[in-house]
Amino acid sequence: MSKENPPAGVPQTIDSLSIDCTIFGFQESNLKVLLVKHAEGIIKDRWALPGGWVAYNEHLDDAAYRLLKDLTGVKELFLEQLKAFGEVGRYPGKRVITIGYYALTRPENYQLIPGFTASDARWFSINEIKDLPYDHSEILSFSWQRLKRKVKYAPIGFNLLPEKFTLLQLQELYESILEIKLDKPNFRRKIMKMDLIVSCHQKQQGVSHRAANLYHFDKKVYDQLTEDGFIFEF
Amino acid sequence: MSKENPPAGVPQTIDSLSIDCTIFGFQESNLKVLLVKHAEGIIKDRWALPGGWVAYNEHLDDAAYRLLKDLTGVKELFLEQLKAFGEVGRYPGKRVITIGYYALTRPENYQLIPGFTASDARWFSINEIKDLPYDHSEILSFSWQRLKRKVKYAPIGFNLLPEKFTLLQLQELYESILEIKLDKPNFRRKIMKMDLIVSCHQKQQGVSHRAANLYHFDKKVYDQLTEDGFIFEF
DNA sequence: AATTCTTATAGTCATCATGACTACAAGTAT
DNA sequence: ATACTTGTAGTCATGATGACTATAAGAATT
Repeated sequence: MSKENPPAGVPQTIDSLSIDCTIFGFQESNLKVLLVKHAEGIIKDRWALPGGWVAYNEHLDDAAYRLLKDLTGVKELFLEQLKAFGEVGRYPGKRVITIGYYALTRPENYQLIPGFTASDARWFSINEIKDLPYDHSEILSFSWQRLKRKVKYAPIGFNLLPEKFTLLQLQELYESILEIKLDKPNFRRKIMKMDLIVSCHQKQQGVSHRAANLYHFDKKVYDQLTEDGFIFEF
Repeated sequence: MSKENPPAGVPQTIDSLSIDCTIFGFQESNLKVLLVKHAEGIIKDRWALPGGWVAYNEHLDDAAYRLLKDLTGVKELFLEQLKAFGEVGRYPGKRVITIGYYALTRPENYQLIPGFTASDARWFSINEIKDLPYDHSEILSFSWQRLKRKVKYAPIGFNLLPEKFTLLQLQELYESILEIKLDKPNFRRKIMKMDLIVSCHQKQQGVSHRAANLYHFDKKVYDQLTEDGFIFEF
């Protein structure tokens, strides 16, 4: 650190504030995370969580939204702050605090735009990710843990699945987030009793086996459950 | 704000970083929060959450511990970060980000030491608190919400109750945190089945009715449950 | 000394959710 | 025609839950 250390109890300037975000998606029955390859800076050419700097006059949430919009072009997504990560040595040579966020998206809804701050962007299966720079591994595992918890009291499938989905897709979403195996008939029974999802009266197309029924979320029940909270224990 | 607003995407200095902490305690069958009256500064003579400044070379958690130790003299307590509160206008004239924490304590274990940064310190029933300065009301309600959630998957009674306690005390703890009424026999049955608490083979003293048995937490089971997570739904 | 009050603690009972299954349906692939 | 895959319906024993009743053990009041 380049600064003296004045007595505690006195306001002190912090060099910079950044945002780092774990963006979750669900593709091919797997929980995915979006990583970017930085175009410049200290970790040029390494895969890392997408992030950026918070402007002096910018609300933290606004900064996070801005970064995500730059990267994905999507404005509508679930975004929530995790916490501040403030290890003293986490950033070389300066005191930089980063605010961790996580987001839930539907990858099929848009194209990635790596252009601006990143040279490349790609979805990774969460299990294949290792050795991220800075404290990004810590942020990622914190994100996943938060998601594991969130999934039990909020119907977050809404933010990760396509508009219309099968019960198996929903089940696999839970399975991949929670890293567990579920019984199919029991899962059906449980999920259907919540009245959260509604039949589209449509069948799956182009599968080489019996086509499953398609369902969509009931927005009203969804909002009600989100507000009241609910428990979804497996 | 006194600064220009440079283009986003460039690191920018933040004036200061502070800590604000909701300290929970449990007294007289009520959930309490410790507030301090500030001795100086912008909010002199107003009750507010205890807080202070983070030093340039100080880890966030260390800063929070330091503040709590100065105030309560206690080193052993449960402390967890909530999140960063970064509203642009939350602090007059400067850009100050505050990191919210919450702590769980046993009020009977120590004396408050308001001396250093605060002129006074006192426990308030959580329901009587209103109109806190800055965004402290938001931090407080966020803390409570976190506690409500935490209580369902971690045996946090350990950190709030005295060493030896009765089942009714434990029940009232849950009731006051969750703002619900519980059935006594059913609560007993449920809690006893978890094997989390163990009889001290001692009776309550000095009560004007049938004395209840005293219990203590089983540290081993407690640690196991804390690690594995558990669900405590009412 | 008897009664009343308060809280502790034991136990009952119907209902419901759950986990572990079996069975069969509806398609595609061979 | 039959094998294979996935979808969907239903059974059944077990255990948890919520709503109770009943009784115990004191202290306080009359």
